[in-house]
This record gives sequence, C-alpha cells and structure tokens, in this order.
Amino acid sequence: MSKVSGDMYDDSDCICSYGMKLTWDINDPKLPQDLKQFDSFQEWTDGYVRYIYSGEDKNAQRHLSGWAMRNTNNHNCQILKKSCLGVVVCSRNCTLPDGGKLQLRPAICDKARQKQQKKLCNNCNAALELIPCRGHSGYPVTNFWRLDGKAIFFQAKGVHDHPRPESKSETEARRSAVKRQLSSSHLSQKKKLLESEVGRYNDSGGHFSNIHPIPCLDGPERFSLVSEGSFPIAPQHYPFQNTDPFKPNYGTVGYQSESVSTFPKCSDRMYMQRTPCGYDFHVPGYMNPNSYPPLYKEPMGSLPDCDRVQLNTPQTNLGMLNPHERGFDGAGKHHGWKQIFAKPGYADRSDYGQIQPNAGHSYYNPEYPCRYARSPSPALQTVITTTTKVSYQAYKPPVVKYADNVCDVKTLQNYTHLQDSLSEGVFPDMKAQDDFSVIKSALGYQEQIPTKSERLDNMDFYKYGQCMSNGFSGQPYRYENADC
DNA sequence: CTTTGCGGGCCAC
DNA sequence: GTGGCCCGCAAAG
Repeated sequence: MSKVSGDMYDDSDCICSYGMKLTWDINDPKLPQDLKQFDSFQEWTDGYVRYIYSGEDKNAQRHLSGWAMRNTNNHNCQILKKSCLGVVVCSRNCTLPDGGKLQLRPAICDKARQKQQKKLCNNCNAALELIPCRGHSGYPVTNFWRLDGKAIFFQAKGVHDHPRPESKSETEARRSAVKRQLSSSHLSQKKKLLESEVGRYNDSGGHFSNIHPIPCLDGPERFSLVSEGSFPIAPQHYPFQNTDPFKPNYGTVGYQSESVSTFPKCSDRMYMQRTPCGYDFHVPGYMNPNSYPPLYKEPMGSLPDCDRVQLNTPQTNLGMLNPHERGFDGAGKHHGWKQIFAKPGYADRSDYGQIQPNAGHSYYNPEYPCRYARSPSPALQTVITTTTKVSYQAYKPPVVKYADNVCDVKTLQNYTHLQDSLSEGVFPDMKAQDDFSVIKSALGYQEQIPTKSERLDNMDFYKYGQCMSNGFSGQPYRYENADC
C-alpha cells in the first residue's frame, strides 16, 4: 500500500494531507473511491482536518488518537464518532519537582474516569481535575472514522483547547511499568522476607519492620509531564521513539514508579508573551527529540510494532493553560473540590482563595472569562450546524495559533502563495465567514490580533494546519523530509 | 479492571 | 433531523 511519503510534498502546492486534497465529508453518501495514496497515520490530529488512511493501517483500524477520545453514539453505524475527553491536571497546577506539570490521560471508561478523578495529585495532594475539551464551538472536539472499501476515512472537527494528555501508548507503558515494578517489588519483598526469615534463624534481628510498600505507587494514573512554562510537551509516543537518551534517569528518584525522569531544562526554547487570556505561546527553538524524554521507556520490543511512519516526533502543544487560568463552567461533574478539602493535613488552603468549593462544584472565575467567550451562542450554533457539513476541505482558518519553526523556509515562502490564494478566492467553496467564526470561537484564547509577523506564521500554521495536525508539535519530520 | 464499540434513549435546537 | 450525551451491555485484552 502506498503511503503518503515525502515525494508527494515535493511541489510546493502539496501542502496538506491527501485527505484534504480531495473533496469529501464524512457524511457523504459516497466517499472518494479512486484513491491513489493514503495518508500516514496522525496521532495528534488537531483542527478541522481529514485524512484517508489505508484500511490496513493498524492505528487507523483501532481508531487511535493521542487525545483521549471516547466513543459517542451518533446513531450511525457507518460512522464511528468519538469525542475528546480533555485532559486531567492537578487542580493546583502544581509544578512537579523537576519543573514539569501533571497532565494525565483521562480514562475513557466513565467509571474509571470517576475513580481517576478521586485520586490526588501525587505531588501536592490537591485534587485532580478534568479539563474538558471545548474545542468544537464549546463542545468537545469530535473525530469521525469511516471504513469505506480499502480506506479508512478520518475527519476531525474542532481545535483542542487544552493541553495534550499523555498518549495512549504512554499511559499503557506507564501502567505496565507500574505493574512490573509492583511485581518486582513484591518479588523483592518476598526475597527480603525470605532473607529475613533466614536471618531470624541466624540472628535475632530479623524483623519485617523495614519492609514497606513502595511509596507513591498507588496506581498507574500518575504523572504525565510537561515542561515548565505552561507548555505541554506531550511526551513522545514511545513506539515512535527510537532513542533512549534518558534511560539512566528513569527510576532514580521520587516518582520513579511513575517514570518521571529529570527533564533537561529546555533552554533552547523561546517563550512568547502571555496572551490576554493567560495562555502561553511556545515557540520551540528547535525540536530536539531528545529533549522530551518519555515518561517511561518501554523496551521497544514489547511495544506494538505498528506500521508507524512517524519517528522522533517531538510533541508540544501550543496553547497551554493552567487550570486556574481557565474558566470553568458549571460542569460540576468534572470537579473534585471536595477532595481538596477532604484531604487531611492539607496545609496551603490559602491557595484556594479563588477557588470556591461550592456545593454544586460549579466554578467560574470571572478573571478568566476567555473560555466562556466561546460558549456557543445560538447564532454560533447555527453557524456550526451549517459549517460542520460543508467545506472542510477548504478550511483555511484565520489563525492565531502560533507555530513557528515548524516548517522550514519553504513554509514561509508559501505564505505568499496562500495569501494570494485567499485573496483571489482560490477556495470558493470555503464559507470563510462561518468557518472563521467557528474557529474564532473555538480558539478563544487565540483571538488576539496577531502582529504582521505573527500573522505570517499563523498563516503558515493554517496552511500547514493539516500537516501539523499533531498539534503544533513542531512536527517537521514529515514535511521537512518532504521538503515542505 | 479497562478499553472499545454498539445501540437505546433522552434532550435541545 | 442533527447533535450531544448518558447509560448499559458485551467482547477483548
């Protein structure tokens, strides 16, 4: 099966996925049949994108996503619909000992997720908090999968407005690591036990008082790290990583069971000014795959050997916000403030001055209304109703996500082309205004007026939005290889 | 136990 | 009708 490979991007017009080059919508009665190629699997799709995967692509078959997507019943057995669950963070937005941030993958199962949210931050004992996804006009980003012939059609609607959780493989790797550690600790305990037993026969000092369970090992749902600076560096999807430069750090200290390794301070990063909504924008100076060690390095041999084409994919998010900077609506189901105060010995309550543990768990901080600005108005909903069905193939959102240094110089050169294209109405089927409204609404935190240079970059982003659907991950590998 | 997919059902628009 | 979401069920790992 042919995959989209570098050569298809050789000419400067080849800017998007194969799926975006064709005109189709997931709801179309007839999808494109004469497919000449397939897209390579995208783990971190973001934005209004479409891909066409090979029916033999394992990841596509499993409807995988880096985001935590849950099945949503759309009463259409032809189309599998999934909606994003967001990300679980520490409600205090505490900084981990190594400067990272907690970003867990929400459990997909409702029950498991509820259990997960009852847990406390391993670092500061604050409650965990689920940041719901509102990237699709106030609703969660949705992914659609449809098998048609030998192809798997994928369409995503919405722009994730939250940090990335750890990827599925990371979560799984961590779980298996915890399991292994547990079993090995049990083994070592048994061994100690035996030794102690032996010792008791050899001397009188053999007691078990020094045998304790390994602390901080109360479950696999622990730490997903992002680097300080409020930019989630979604850790590398293990199977994509073929180097293991940080192995010596693993399991050394503190949260070893959660595979929190010591992050190198990423001095090679530049930071943007805070946006009015308190979002940081991160411009990776360069993407060194080695800068983002996995939380836990699973032996490669034990990982599924899928036909992945992405290697060394440094992943960062663009818009990272701490939970206190987000507005939270009345979705009380997402919150666990009770736990904050229920936790005995919780010292620093003054930190919660702005967090009202009200009975309904409803929390809205007027200080950070940006998210609410995106609440879907009836008018907007109408727009969505009309736009979700049309013209995604031509979607060229107006920007404001900042994605620099993602493509090489040619990217910048293409900006002119794009600008011309837009002004010349090259995308006649694009409902610009509607889509822009939707996107502006969805982006919310990105609504600041970009400077000219920012616009340039932003235009690049959106022109390459599909290419960079790994969420501003600075994912140049595909396209730089392709001479993007 | 968790994930995943399916499907019934409810509600809002 | 469409879309979001809740729930339960079952299969699979």
